[in-house]
Amino acid sequence: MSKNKKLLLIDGNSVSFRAFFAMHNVLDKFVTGDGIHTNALYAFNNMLEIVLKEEQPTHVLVAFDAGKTTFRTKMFTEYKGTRAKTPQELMEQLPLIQELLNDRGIKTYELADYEADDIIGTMAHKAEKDGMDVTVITGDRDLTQLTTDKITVRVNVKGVTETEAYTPEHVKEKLGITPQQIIDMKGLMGDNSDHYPGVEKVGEKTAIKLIAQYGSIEGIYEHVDEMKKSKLKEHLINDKDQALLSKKLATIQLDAPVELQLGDLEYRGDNQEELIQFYQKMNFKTFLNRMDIPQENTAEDLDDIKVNDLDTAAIERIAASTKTHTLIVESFGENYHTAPIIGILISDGKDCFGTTDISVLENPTLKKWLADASKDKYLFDNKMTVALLHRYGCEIAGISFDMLLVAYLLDTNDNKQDIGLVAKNYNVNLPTEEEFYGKGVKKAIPEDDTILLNFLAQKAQVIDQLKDKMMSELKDNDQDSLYDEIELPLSNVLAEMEIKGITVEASKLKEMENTFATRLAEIEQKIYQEAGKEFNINSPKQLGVVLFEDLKLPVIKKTKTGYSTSVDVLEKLKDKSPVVQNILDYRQISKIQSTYVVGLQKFIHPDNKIHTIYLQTLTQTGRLSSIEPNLQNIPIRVDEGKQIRKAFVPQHEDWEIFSADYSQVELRVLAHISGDENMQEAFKENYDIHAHTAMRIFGLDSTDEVTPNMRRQAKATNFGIVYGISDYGLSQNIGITRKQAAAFIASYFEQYPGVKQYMDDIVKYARENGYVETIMHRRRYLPDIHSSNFNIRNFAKRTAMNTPIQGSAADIIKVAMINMQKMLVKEKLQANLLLQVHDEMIFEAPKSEIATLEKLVPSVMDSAVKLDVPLKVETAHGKTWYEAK
DNA sequence: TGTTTCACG
DNA sequence: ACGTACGTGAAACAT
Repeated sequence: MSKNKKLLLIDGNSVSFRAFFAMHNVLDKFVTGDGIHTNALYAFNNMLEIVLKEEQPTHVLVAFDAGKTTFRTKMFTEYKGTRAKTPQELMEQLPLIQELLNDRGIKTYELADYEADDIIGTMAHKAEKDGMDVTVITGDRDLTQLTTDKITVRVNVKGVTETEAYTPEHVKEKLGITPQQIIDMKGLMGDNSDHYPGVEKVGEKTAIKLIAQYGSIEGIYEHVDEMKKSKLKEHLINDKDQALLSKKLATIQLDAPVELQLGDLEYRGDNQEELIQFYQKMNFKTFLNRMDIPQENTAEDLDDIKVNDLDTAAIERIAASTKTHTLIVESFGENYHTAPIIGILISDGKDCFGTTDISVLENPTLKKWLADASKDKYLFDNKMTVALLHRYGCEIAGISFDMLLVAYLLDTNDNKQDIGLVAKNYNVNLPTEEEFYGKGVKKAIPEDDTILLNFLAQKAQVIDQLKDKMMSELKDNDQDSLYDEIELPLSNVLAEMEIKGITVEASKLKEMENTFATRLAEIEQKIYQEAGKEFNINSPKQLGVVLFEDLKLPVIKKTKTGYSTSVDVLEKLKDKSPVVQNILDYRQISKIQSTYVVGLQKFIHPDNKIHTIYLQTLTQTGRLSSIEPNLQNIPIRVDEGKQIRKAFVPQHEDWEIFSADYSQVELRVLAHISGDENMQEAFKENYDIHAHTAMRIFGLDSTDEVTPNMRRQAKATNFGIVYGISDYGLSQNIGITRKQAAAFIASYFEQYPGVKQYMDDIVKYARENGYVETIMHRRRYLPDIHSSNFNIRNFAKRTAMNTPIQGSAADIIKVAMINMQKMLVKEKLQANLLLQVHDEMIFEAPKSEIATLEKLVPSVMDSAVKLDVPLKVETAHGKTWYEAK
């Protein structure tokens, strides 16, 4: 037999039992349409996926008990006599588990008069003789008696997804005896749950001691007469028959009459089609999503699509039609602010018209049709399409379906940037961008235009095909207004912001580059001197050697690859060596230099502007993100970095930068959704929230007694609460002991009981529904909330607490941005909205408009939504972004 | 390509 | 007892 064959044996009953109780707390949430529970099925399948991945078996068998009576009950009628009846909710799942295994291509087996253990023992033994490796999965530790060099027994601990692996060494380590001696141990001590007796007053400890001394039960009785007179000796003699019987009962058969050949157990993987149907029937969305759904060959259908030329006649026909059309504007390149359009395709759901001749965009009829809001259109990624067409002098309106946005709202978890990936989620085969164009050096536009146009036609077809289904899902989720009134209009606002761009003075950055270069060189020399050698300061590895080996500074924290040299570590080493402060300085300047001073210059376009791209469909919370470059993390906290903002200027002389930000928006959202009266009062009365919190948690009578340090700590606690607090996290953040942190939190929850209630409720909600929601019904699914892994589960809990807060704040500013754009038009202001940084908006405007903005902007922002607490907006303005703060 | 570090809210 | 703050993007180094 070849070496790499591996048999996986699963104890079906005991694992199902474990699975059932592991997810007992969500029993009522895992129910099919017909009212059958599925929690054990779900957990069982989870376990299966993990084990199959880890073990990579070539053969698999799941063994089940056949019935109540076995050869053991014949030997001893009370065997398993007192065991509680299997709950009905689990009983009904056992056939489903069998069905699941069948669909997963896994053999199941049961044998009259024998238990699953015996089937497993027999097959394990057989496989071992054939030279195979064997892994057994069970919830029952008694099976560890099967352990040998070739047979590993993994016993479930905490639920079913984690196991403890028993090898002969591990058994020895844990019990001090060999696997074969486990039956002797069980014989002596008996078994409560299987209800057989053993020797009176002998438990695990005594049993192990006796076996270590005499080798086996038989060995003990050979020498029992030599023992000193004792109660133990009396019991041993009295219960001899019971001990021998119990040993027999505990012994797993290695030669049960199993009619299976190893060849029958060969594992060939899932029966995909059946499995998909089964998952659908069970409502197992997570598992469906996890599947590599087979390539249902739509390509075949799509080959038949005839792409007609998008010529003048076609354009006339499209323009005259009242039908909805699907529009594909295809570009080639990384960044759509520079990438060329390489193809255009318009489909009316039946006929396709496409071209690679981009001059078609000069056709006035087409231009008019594109810009006509009354001509209904579907597409994938409105923002990109608007930006692309803008560069070619076209406007576009009338979009009712943006597949990218809808896919994101339906499920933020998967990567939705690519239409091919979205299609795959709906079991439609469409190549991804990478699959179609290739990647790396091979990335290229197909030479044959018909291939490209066919691809565009496929995209259009997919959009048509999935539109109704996706829109109805949106409605089911109560997310239609989130889409209609927020995300879709916002995509136009964002497009406009990106296209406008923000003016950046390259000369200013150049100047800074020189200054910082000189400073870096100076610090660098100092560091080399203090370190006694030259090395790459930017290399955490080399720096670690210098600090912790050459200079022998104490190691505070390690990463998985070596010493940690992050700021919090260096801060603690500051007074141990003068080199540390220099390294901190170097790091800071070097970051500013590489990422911002040098980095930003690369993105300045010939129009002296930077055009970022906002990703509207990336974050899990509903926030935007900004790339190429990221304009949402321009330094502000330390002055050297803040200087960067002096390069960001308005596009015209006599204009200014104007900024407006929400003050403590997340805490206000928390006050609103938690309904906590004390916190709401603080905002309604416009108190300094952090000082007010300090007063409360430190038990003071007035905020006058709050010291700056108390306020600082209270502020950190407020942040911690928003993040889904833990005492450890808070203690790390403000440098107090964990105990103190725990006391802070306890006191906080006492003062803000509504907040405590919210935290408990939202976690419960996530467990019961599998997702959490923002005030605008933005959803985030949290499958990890059911994880058996402590860390993963806790992470999901914190996410459940934080997402509605961060996400609702994101909803609010999105509404404000849309209203803002409307207001600017309505008031006929020249001011431009340029940037969004999560809780602030940055504008450029003629000086003459500043006074107007100071009135109108806050009013638009604080009226975006109506909360139980007021929203507060602060504004600033100046010649550059630096001064507008 | 993954890891570490650090910039922002 | 378990190890921890939430959400991002980019640069540099190491592999």
